[in-house]
Amino acid sequence: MTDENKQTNFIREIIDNDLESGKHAKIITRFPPEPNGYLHIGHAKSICLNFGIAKDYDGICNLRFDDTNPIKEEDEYVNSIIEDVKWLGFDWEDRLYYASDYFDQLYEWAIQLIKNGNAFVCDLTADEINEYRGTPTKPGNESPNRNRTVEENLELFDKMKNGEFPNGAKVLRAKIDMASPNMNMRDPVVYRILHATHHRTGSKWCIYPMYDWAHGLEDSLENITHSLCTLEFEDHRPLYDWFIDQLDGVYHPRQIEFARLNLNYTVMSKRKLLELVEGGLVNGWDDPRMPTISGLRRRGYTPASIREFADRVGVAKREATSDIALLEHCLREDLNKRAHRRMAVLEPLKVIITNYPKDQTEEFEAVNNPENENDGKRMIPFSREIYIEKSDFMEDPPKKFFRLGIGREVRLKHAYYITCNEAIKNENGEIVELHCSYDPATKGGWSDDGRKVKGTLHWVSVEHAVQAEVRLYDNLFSKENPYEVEDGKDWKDNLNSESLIVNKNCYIEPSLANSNSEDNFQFLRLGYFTTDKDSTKDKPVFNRAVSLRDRKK
RNA sequence: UGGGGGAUCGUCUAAUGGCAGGACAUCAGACUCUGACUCUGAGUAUUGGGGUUCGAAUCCCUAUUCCCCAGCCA
Repeated sequence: MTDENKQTNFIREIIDNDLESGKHAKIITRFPPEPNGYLHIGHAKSICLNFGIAKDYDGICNLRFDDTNPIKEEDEYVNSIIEDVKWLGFDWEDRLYYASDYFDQLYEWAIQLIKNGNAFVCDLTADEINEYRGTPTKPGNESPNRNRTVEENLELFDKMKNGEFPNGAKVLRAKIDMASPNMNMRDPVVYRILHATHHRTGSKWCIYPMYDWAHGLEDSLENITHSLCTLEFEDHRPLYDWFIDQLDGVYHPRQIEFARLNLNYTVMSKRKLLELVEGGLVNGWDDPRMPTISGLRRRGYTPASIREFADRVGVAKREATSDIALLEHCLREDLNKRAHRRMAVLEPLKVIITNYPKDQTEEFEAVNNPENENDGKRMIPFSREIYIEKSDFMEDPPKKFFRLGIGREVRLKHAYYITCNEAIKNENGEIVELHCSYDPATKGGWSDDGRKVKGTLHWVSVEHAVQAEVRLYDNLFSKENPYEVEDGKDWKDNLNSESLIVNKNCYIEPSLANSNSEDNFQFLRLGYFTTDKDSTKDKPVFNRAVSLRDRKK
């Protein structure tokens, strides 16, 4: 059943067994985000896991919003999540569900729980419940209301539902065991009073179910076979199971926990990311430095690269921090196959080809993608004055420098061989212009006489180039582990001050002027770039998603 | 000093009592109209200590160490 070249993991093994034993005939999973923030790469791991398993096992995966807390949840987040999951390439067909769709059923079951003597209405305040709960090493005390009659509980719960009590006045609690070593089992809250407007049910309800009560039952209603969640819910599993077991004839899914994704040089919690956004430390949720799906997307990451990354990091129970270099590798791997090559100069240095006729223009043919002939060719204009990269010239270069120097010959990609004769400097001694000569016999960038040239440079024609803004990105944090701080310092002090470099004086080849937002390109020798949403015809803007591997010494 | 889970190359991840393997990263080389890609090669790991066994990453004992749990958040 499992694809052979796909990495297996302990969850897939469980599924294999369940299929083999006949426990399940069809696998059903779900991705259950709370719409209280934007999705990040950590969620992508979960999305790829759940949807990936459904796909590989010929099952289905639902998208379900776990919207049980109206205070934190908003439609804006619902929309962004839908968009992100879709963009990642997954399809839930008509199975878009909301926990709030089940509020009536959940309420009915709560009544059943009360009738069975397994729940009671508690008058304790939040603080009192806290005190009564005890500590991990000391058992808690039972609520004075724990032994109310079923009738009284039913009546009180009905009044809670009818809005007869203010927020916090009462809660419905499960009656389990105040001495349990598992804190989650110490009479957990099932319903709380919240006079709040819910993004979908409006003011219909003023009591809302808690996660532990709701989640397993949501899974049950959807016939989820394997409910996958992260490690911190391991302690909740006994409660997940307990709730379902109290109800008659309710299907019992299996919760399985796996380790969440961590990435070095970034932070991954919604709260921390929100702090960065609200503190203006980044430019919104889709800032290309953010590990959010929308940030990665704007940065120039492709859905395929993120899916591949999710596959490669694997799934296990051990807590781990993956190397962001693997993510970058997956992007390069994807884009190397697909991205069209273009030429752009980030830090221009003017070159005058002194023996090239003034007012002459030629066009050279260039392949769009050497990895795929079908991607065709384009024409690139060439003239007497061109820009090359400042860093491609050294006045006094070391031997291993394969680029331009006085008296050295290099190839201009697709064009000619040129030799540098002179470097012109300004009064500060800075090189402002190069005078070179070209060899007409090397037209197209090739010589028949077998002479070899050490380096090949990218370039653009001064006359034809389009000025553009290019944004270069680096890790958001300068420390592998941003939380590693000296005394008195904060994780935000580890923000990388050079994570964004804006270069407005770049020149791009003319064919690039008409690109669309999120088009991916390889700028020759520089990296993979994408057109930013800020880009206009007059002022093109590109983001560098990732540089090319650079093995020069 | 409660409960629940972990610990394998630098990083992630395999192994299900039988040769510790793969990927990324790193280094070295080949190739190259991108110092890219591709190819070849190299080094690097079972947390410690005991035990069972012909044989242990795997089973047992013990120690160490890390993570999670005291929201009317999810």
